[in-house]
Amino acid sequence: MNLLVIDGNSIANRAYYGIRPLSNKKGVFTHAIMGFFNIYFKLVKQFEPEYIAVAFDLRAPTFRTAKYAEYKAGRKGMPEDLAMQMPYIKEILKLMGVSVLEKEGFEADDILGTLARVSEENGKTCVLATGDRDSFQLITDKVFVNLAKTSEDILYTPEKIRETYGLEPVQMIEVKALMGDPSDNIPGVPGIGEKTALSLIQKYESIDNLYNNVHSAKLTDSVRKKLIDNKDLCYISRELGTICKEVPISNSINDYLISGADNDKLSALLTELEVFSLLKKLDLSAVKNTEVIEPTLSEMQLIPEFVFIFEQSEKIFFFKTENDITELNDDNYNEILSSDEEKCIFDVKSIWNTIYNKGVEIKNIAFDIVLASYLLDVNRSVFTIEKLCSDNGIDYNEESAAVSLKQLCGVLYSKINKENLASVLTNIEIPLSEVLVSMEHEGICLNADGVRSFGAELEADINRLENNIYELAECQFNIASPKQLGEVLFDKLCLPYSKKTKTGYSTNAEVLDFLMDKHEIIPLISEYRTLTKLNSTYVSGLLKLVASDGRLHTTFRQTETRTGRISSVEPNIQNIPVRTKRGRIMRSFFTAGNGKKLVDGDYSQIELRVLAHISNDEIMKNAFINGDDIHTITASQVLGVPVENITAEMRSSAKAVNFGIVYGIGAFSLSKDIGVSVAEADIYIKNYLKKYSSVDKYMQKTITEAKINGYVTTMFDRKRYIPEIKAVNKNIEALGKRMAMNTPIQGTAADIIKLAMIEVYNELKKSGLNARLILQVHDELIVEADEKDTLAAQELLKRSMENAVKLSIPLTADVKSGDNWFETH
DNA sequence: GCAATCACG
DNA sequence: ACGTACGTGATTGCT
Repeated sequence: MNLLVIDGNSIANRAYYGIRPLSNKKGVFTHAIMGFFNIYFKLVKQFEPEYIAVAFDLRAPTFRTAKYAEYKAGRKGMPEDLAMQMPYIKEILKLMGVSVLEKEGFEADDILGTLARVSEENGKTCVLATGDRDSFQLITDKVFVNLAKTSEDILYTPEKIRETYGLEPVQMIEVKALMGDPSDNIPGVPGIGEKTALSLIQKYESIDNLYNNVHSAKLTDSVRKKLIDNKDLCYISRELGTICKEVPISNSINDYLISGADNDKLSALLTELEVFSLLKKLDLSAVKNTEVIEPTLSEMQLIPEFVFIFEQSEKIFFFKTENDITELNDDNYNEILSSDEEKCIFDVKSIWNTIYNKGVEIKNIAFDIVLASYLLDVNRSVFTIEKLCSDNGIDYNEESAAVSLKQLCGVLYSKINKENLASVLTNIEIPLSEVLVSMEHEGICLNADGVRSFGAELEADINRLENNIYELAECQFNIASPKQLGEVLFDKLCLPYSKKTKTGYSTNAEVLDFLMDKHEIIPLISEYRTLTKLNSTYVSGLLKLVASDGRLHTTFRQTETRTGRISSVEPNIQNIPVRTKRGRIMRSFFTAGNGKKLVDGDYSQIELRVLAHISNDEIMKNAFINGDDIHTITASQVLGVPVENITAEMRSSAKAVNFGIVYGIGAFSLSKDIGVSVAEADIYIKNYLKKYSSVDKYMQKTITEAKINGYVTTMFDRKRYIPEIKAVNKNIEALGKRMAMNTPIQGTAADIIKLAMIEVYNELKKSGLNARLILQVHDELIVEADEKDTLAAQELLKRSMENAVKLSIPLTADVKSGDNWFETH
C-alpha cells in the first residue's frame, strides 16, 4: 500500500476505551498513547505504507457549523484524561517525523478525503484507518477503509460495501442524508432509520431521484409524508454528511514521506512518559535520570565552595562563611575580586558598575543570583533578595542576610542545572554583564548644539501648525489630548469615526490615515504629532540626559525582556527615529568623538535566517545559501511568479508576510498591513506555509511542545514559560501560540548578538586597537574607533558578528563607518 | 498610576 | 461571534 492516513481522534478514542488506565509516576495517563501506537505500528506492519499522515480534529468550529448551527451540538467533549494525552500523541508523531495534520474549520474526515483524492491523483493506493463508518463514502478502487473494531479490523473495499449494503460507496452519502447521524446531530429525515434509508437508496439511487419521483413512487403514506415534510432537512443533512476533499493542506504526496525523526527528544519524552514498550518498538533506549527532584535546602552542601559577593548602598561585601563578612576597600578589592576562587554574586552587573573605575577585574564568576533568577523565570520583574527568598521558600531576615543568600544560591544553583540553564548563564549572561557595563560607561557623543537648533526648527513648525489647526477647527484646544482632539474631529467636524477606545474616540495614526483625504485638518494633526513627538521625546528628552562628558550613557537592562533581548533606558537608545526622513536627522547628532569614527554592523535578516535554520526548511535555506533576496524569493514562491517578474510592490507584500510569519501571523492583521482583503491575505499565508512547508511543521511542533512542557526554548536553551497557551479563553490561548512561535526566533537572535557582543568586546581588547563597543540595537552593534583604526575595527566587527555562531546557512553582517549614526546607514 | 500614542528592532 | 502580529520605553493627559 502506498499511503496510510490515520484518523487520529477516532483511533485514539478506540485506544483509550480498549486499554485499562495506565499512568506514569507523575500521574500522567498514558493508556491512550500506548494504545494509539500499538494500533499505529500494527497498521504500518500490515500495510507497509510509503507515505503516512495522521489527521486530527480541532476543537474549533468547522464550516459545517457555519451552515448548520446545531451540527455536533450537545456532543460531549472527550474525557479529560483522554484530552490530556492527545498533545503527547501528536508530539510523538512529529518527533518520529510523521506528518500531523489538523486544519481549523475542517474535521479529520475532511483531511482523510483530501488525502484520498491526492493519493488517487498520483495513481497511488491508500488506506484510511478509522473507527467510524463516515469515511465509507470515500472508498474507490484505490482507496480503502480499515475499520478498527474491538476484536479485529475489517478492510472495506468497494466490493465489501456492495456486499454489505448493496450500494456503491459514494451512495453512503445519500443514505446518511436520509437516516442522519445522531452522534453528530445530523437530523436526516426524522422517522427514517437505517433500514428504510438503505432500501430507499437501493431502489432510487439518490435523494435527488427519490424526490423527483416522490409523488409517484411506491411508498407508504407515512414515509412519503416524512420525506415531503423534511426535504430541506434531508438536503442539509447531505451537505453536512459529505466529506470535503479540498482541505488546504499539501497536495504533494512527497510531503508525507517520513522524515527527520528526532530520536534524542523522542527517547527523552518516552522515558518521561514511561512507555517503555514504545521505546522498544522504535528501537530506542531510555534516557537515564530524568527523574525530577525538587531542590531542597539539604542540597546546599552539594554546591561548590563559593565565595559570596553582594552589594549594599554601593559598598561591596564578601564572605566565605556567614559569620565572617568583610567590606571591600581600595586595598583589598583586587586581591578578593581577581582571586581564583569561584564566586557567587548577587547582581554582577551592579558590582561591575561599582568597581568600574578601580581597574579591577572580577575573575571566576561562577554564579549570579539575579541572572539565574531571570533565566529561571523571564517573567519575573522583582529581583530583591527578600522577594527571591520568599519565592524560593527561604526565610529571610536582615540580621542573617548572608545565611539566606547562601541558601538562595544553593536552591537556585540546583534549579539552574536541572533546567539546563547553566550554559546560557555561564556562556552568555555572566560574560555579557561586563560588556554592558563597559558600553554604558563609554556612552555615545551627542551633538547638543545640533539637537538644540533642530529643536528650534521643530518648534517653529509646531507653532505654525498649531495656528493652522486652530483656524481650521475654529477653536483652540489641546491637540495633544486625545479626548479633546476626538471631540473636535468627531463631534464638531462630524468626521466619521471608525474606532473607539475604552475612554472615547480613537485618534491614532491609523484612524488619522483613514481620514487623511476627508478633511484638510488631518494632515496637519498628523504632522503635529510627528513633530511634537520628535521634540519632546528626542530633542528635550535627550538633552536632559547628556552627561558632563558631552555623552549619553544609557542603562542596559539585562533582566527585563521575556525573549532574552536587552532593553535600554534613560535614554532608550534603541528607539531613535530612522523610518521617516525628518526623524532620521536625529541620528546625525549621535556622533563619533574627535578624531574618531563610528563603525556600525548590522545583521542582515537575522530572524528569518534563524527561522530557516531551526525549521530546517530547504527552500528558505537555499535562498540564503545562494545569497538571494529573501523577500523576492518569497514573493515568487507565494505568488507563483518567476523571480524576474516580481515587482517592487509584490516584494513589499512578501516582506510583510515574512515579518508576519515570524510573529505568528493572522490574516486580519496582514490584510491591514498590506492593504488587501482578509481573504487575499489568507491565501498568501496558506501559500506561504505550503511552500515553506517545514516552517509550517516547525511552528506546529513548537506549539505542541509549548502545550506539553509549558515553555519554549531558544537554540541556546534560554527558556520562556508560556502559561497563556493553556488558557481556556481563545484569545489568550492564541496569544500564547504566537508567543510560542515568536520567542524561539527572537530569542535565538538575541542569543546570537549577545555572543557576538562578547566576542567583539574580547577581540577588541586583545587587538590593542583604540576602539570600543558602545551601542546595541537588537541586530546592530556600534563601535567607536580611532580614525586610524577604523578599517581594522570594521573587519573585526564583521568577522566577529558573522562567526558568532555556526548555522546551517551563512550569517551576514553589513558594516559601514562614518562620522555619525546617520552616515552609517 | 493608567491609558493612549508613537518611536525602534 | 469576536478579536486580531512579537518584543520594548518615553511622553502626555487625566483621574
